[in-house]
Amino acid sequence: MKFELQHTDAQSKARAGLITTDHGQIETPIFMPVGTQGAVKAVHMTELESDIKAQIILGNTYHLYLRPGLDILEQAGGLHKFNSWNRPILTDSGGFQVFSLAHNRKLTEEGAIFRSHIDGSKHMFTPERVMDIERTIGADIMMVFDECTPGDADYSYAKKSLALTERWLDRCITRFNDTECKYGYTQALFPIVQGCVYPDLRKRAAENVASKEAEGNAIGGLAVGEPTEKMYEMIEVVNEILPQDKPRYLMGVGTPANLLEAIERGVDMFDCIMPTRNGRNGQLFTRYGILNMRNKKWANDFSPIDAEGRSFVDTLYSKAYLRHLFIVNEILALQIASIHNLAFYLWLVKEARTQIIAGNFSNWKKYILEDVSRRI
RNA sequence: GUAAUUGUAGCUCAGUUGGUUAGAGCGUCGGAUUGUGGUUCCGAAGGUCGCGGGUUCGAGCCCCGUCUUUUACC
Repeated sequence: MKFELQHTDAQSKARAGLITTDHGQIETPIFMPVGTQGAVKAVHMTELESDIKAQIILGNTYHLYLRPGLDILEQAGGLHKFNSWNRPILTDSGGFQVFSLAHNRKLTEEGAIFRSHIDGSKHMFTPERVMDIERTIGADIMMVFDECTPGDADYSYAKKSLALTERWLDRCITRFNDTECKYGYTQALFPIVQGCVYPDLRKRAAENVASKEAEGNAIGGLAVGEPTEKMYEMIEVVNEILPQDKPRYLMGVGTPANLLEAIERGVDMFDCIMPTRNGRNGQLFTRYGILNMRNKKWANDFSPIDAEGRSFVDTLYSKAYLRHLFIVNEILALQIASIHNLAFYLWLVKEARTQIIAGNFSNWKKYILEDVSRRI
């Protein structure tokens, strides 16, 4: 993997860059649609590629390990071949799911013991095991196994949790360096900065992560219950320290406004379930605000879903029709909303990139920020 | 016509031997959702208990009349 920093904004920390992987290039800042179980829910790969213009998608280690399992993934020749997505893929390590989803989890120095949310079966994730699993999945970018500290953790817990994440990080790197991709292309490993909402912990974590000289770095443990302002503050602390010449990935974030604020603070990559999950629940993000498609006011509004939207669904279908589809629980509603929201997110980061290169990012951000957060 | 049966929220229905402010599901309306357990979660509005009279301290529940639903018989 290679990262080329193409342009840095004069008035802010915003950057435009280019990541090159064996499965193609990624223009940053970028938003990565989440495909937890090997599929972006309700969306075809053809739509992701041609219409949404996704450049990289996510898969999830915890979910793919449980189903279909490593045997099937290896027989398939890796996730790219299995799900027919030929562009870059990033896998989350499953750290988040072990803590948010699995039953009866127990942390030890060795790793995390947990029970499957599907059948209750007992499993153990160690840093080494997770590296092996991500090798088998075959993502272009692998994430280290960490503990995602809750946003409301007290200082002493956050400090202890960070220390464990740091010891696991070293073990991940060792195992990663001792192994190689099973399918003939290269994989990169991104470490994750934790430290909750405590600046000194975040600073220490970022310094430790930076010292590993990884191909890219991630900021985790944000948007997990802490105030939004704290999140922005932590991004600033961390990005002061993370290397300039490597991509920075803010995990699990966020709203359109969150993206703009984080881009301004020097973040290059994002993923979030919000455009897809909220889309499936009837919420549409647009350039001029957020719509709840179940609201009655759209019942007889026959104007396009989004007159300025870039995806084919935006002008093919009316608001009234989409509302109808949601009210009667048609599957097509979920597909339309997911495509629209993802296309909007991808447009937002592409436009941010264009504005950064044009030297106009801060002005543009101010101009658009209130619009995208408004409820209409 | 006779006998039985039914009537409670927009819909389908609970509602104990009569006992505070009559409930549920669905629907309607609104909100939530941040490294996804694949139609989720939370909240709100909505009823003169068919109508009229009576008994009772108190009636959705008991009595009378009337209208109504369904069925059987003549």
